Amino acid sequence: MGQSGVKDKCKNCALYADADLFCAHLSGEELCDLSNQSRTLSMKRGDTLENEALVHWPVVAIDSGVLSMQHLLQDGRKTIAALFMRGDIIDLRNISNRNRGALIALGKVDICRLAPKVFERVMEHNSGAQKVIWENLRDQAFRAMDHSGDIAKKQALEKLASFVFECRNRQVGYGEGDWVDIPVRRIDLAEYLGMQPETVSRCFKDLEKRGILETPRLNALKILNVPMLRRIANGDKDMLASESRIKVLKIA
Amino acid sequence: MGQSGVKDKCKNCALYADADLFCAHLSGEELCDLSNQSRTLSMKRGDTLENEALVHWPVVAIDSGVLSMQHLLQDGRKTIAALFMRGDIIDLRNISNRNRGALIALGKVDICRLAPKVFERVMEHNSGAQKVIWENLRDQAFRAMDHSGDIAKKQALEKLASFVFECRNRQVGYGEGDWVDIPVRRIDLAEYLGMQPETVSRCFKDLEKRGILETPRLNALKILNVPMLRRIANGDKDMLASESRIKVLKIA
DNA sequence: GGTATTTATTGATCTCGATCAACACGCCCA
DNA sequence: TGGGCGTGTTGATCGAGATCAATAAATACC
Repeated sequence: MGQSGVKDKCKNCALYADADLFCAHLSGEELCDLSNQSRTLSMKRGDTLENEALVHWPVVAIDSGVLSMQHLLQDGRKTIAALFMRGDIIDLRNISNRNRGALIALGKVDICRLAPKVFERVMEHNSGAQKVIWENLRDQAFRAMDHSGDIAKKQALEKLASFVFECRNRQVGYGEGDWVDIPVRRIDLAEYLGMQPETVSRCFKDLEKRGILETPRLNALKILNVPMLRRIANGDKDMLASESRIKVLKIA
Repeated sequence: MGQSGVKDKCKNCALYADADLFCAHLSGEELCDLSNQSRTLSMKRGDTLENEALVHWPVVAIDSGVLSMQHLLQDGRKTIAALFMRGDIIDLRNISNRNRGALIALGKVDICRLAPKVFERVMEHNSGAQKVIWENLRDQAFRAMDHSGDIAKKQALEKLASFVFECRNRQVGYGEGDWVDIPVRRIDLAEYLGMQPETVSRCFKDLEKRGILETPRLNALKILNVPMLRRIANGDKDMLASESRIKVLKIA
């Protein structure tokens, strides 16, 4: 059951094709097992993974697209608590429904619902694969903590700057390129950062006016001044209020 | 190397004494190895785990107390991105310094710096222990995501209500008791929730005025009306502004 | 146990971003 | 190709919570 035995549905899946990801670390037999007993699913914007489905299929791997974990407050306010992308594995086994957000697609998302039994077996016996999912879960944890830190005390402009870097870090062939994919709509971005779409719009405009970036399209932007954007993201107040600073200097 | 061979430093450690925690799942041999090669450390408020130390001891287990992960912005603003308590295991192996907060004690904290080699070996071979740390890391991840959701869109009063429940859920013998330990100072609480100490103070006072809880001491409080507090935590606007609602009714 | 320093509370004012409103644009589908 | 709806942008106003200032309480330290 070697390379040639790989199921069609797995051949083009990122989790198998990318050597850093989970399925690429499975033995032929494991892959075959997992493939046979797992279910791929293609979601479109707004589709939700329902609770009943998650009880039987609590382990979800993302092949492509952006899946969000959303928290809904009683009066309708919504927040996106986390974004899951290519390679992320969400393990909801034994997670109580209470206090867990809903998993909602923010666009076309291809996922694979991994058979829990096989997943568990692989975790126990395949230390290479184990390491991959462990790293992935750690990433998720630290990313969530970073995100908490970002939205807790940063101002709108700073949050947005941080988000641009988060996107850059997560995009596939990121390198040090100046083009950054924004894989979510403005409205989702606002919910993720805990602000209003109007404010997002105003902040992008502000950053453009300062010559720090360009937003020719909604789903991508070009950073013109990386160090400056970084300083803003890091909360350097001097950068923030250039105009008021000038005012102060004039008075002095 | 059975029960009787347990090192003194381990005997009273929560990680060994509590059957749910990591060291309780180790074989005699594993525990002996780990114990020999690990280092306990007692920290006091303000103590920081330095980067040099973390390079060689990147795995930290909490025996007691509260350890915080803090992010510092360039202009001095501080945020607490996560709180680690009894039983939590922080795995910083291969985490770049960049974009990782500092680990700072919020009071007296007893930790154990686990030998990475032994930790790794245990993770590979002991599936019971593996399950425990996997669960723990998942808790950390989902807790951080919940927290993101909380601070993104909730109002001050709602955040505080959520925090009270978070404390209740995490305290050792929690049950459904009405007394909740607040294991951090007001100022740390404020930094964790992304608000000012003044606002925390005002919100507690507000909750007391409404008869929802009592705060006879700074480090503990008594919930008088659990359902009401829960509704506030869940963002029920009706609960929030009772006075203005009455005003509206009068006008109508 | 008593002093010094940090932390918590209370009040007054101000500001950033939320909210409301109106419009423009893009995108999907008939 | 053209309507129709969801999304994004821009402007005007408002309010929750930040900030500033002063005092009280609690904790640390000798």
